[in-house]
Amino acid sequence: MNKINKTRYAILGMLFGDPRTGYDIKKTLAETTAHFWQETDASIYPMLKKLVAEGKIKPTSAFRGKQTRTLYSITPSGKKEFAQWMAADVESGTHRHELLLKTFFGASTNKATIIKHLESRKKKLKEIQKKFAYIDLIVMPEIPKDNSHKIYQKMTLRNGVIRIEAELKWIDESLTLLKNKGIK
Amino acid sequence: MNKINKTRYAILGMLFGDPRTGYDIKKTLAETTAHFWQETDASIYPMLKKLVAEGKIKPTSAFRGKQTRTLYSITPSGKKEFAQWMAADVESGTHRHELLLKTFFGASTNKATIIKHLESRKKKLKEIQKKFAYIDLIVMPEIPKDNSHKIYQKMTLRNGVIRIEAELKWIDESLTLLKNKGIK
DNA sequence: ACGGACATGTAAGCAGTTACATGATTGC
DNA sequence: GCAATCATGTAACTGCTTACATGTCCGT
Repeated sequence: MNKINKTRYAILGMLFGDPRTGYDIKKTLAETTAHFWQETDASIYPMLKKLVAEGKIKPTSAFRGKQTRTLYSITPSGKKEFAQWMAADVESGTHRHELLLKTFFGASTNKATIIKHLESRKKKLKEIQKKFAYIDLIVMPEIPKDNSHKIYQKMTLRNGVIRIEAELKWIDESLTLLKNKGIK
Repeated sequence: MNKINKTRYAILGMLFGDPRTGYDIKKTLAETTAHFWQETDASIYPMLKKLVAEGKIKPTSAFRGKQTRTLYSITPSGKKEFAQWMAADVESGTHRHELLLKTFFGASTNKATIIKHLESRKKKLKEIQKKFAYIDLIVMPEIPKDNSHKIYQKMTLRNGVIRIEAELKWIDESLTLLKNKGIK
């Protein structure tokens, strides 16, 4: 089984609705999928070129303000490939969680180090949680039944909220355990 | 900031206590850290060579059954590097969650597809949950205060248990929402 | 005898990152 | 005038994976 570049699907998915510039894609991804999917400049621009060469997307020059920008739109061939990927089984992929690896090796250091890492992560999570809570409760408080993209977007946001809750729960449980005097 | 290979730390961590063969490392990692850290043969064996060349670990021939195996043990230099990594701040790293990306683009397909992916994931999670529950409740039921490695190992296991709970919660919430007749 | 675990590697290649580059426009 | 944002890329490198290879030991 060949491992294939998934950046292409992130791009095709972003272009499925409306044409956008590379910059638009990058920015929208950063604003909406950052907690579960990231792309860098260096992955987006070359992939755009590649997708054009493959006939999956089509560049069009258009005015944006005073300058001419390259807007990309998806072709029927691109739509087809995207649809196939959407229907295909989700590949599992590897994931590496450095905090957990350090925790796992906790006995090889002093427990203060692990506590430090856990508390640092807790602080960071609390910040993200605040941001998410704001979007969840203020920006997208109710489920807009008429806008299906918003439904799905909110769904992925809820995933972030729930995952953070869970990680905080684990951190608190772990901190309680570690701060127990009996444990060295 | 240079991105560095973390496989080295997984190996150094595994060797911190006792000497092991490459195979031991691979197997132990697969049995204990699989849910948050994976290594393949092709990452372990070359890294062992590299670490030997760097003087971080030392190979020793030893008998294991009838055959001579190469046991690796960590050197003071290796211990030092490992300790530095343990103390250093956890790097965030990227993570990509394909199921969430497909969910995010759900409006570009029919909702049956997303439901299929969610239910497939649910089934898989239920299986892992069963395995984890068994280890959590039967194999490692109580926290052994005298064995600090076990404490940390159980901690990472608990992380798996909690994360799965959370993901199942999200899936159920999402399925309920999608199966609501009002949504297309 | 045979299957499963033990045991150890190499080669090829794509993916994806960091660092490096550059320049215009808009709002304060 | 300056900073932030918009906008678009390349080069070099590393990481990591898949596929390929090979052989032994042990229990049944």
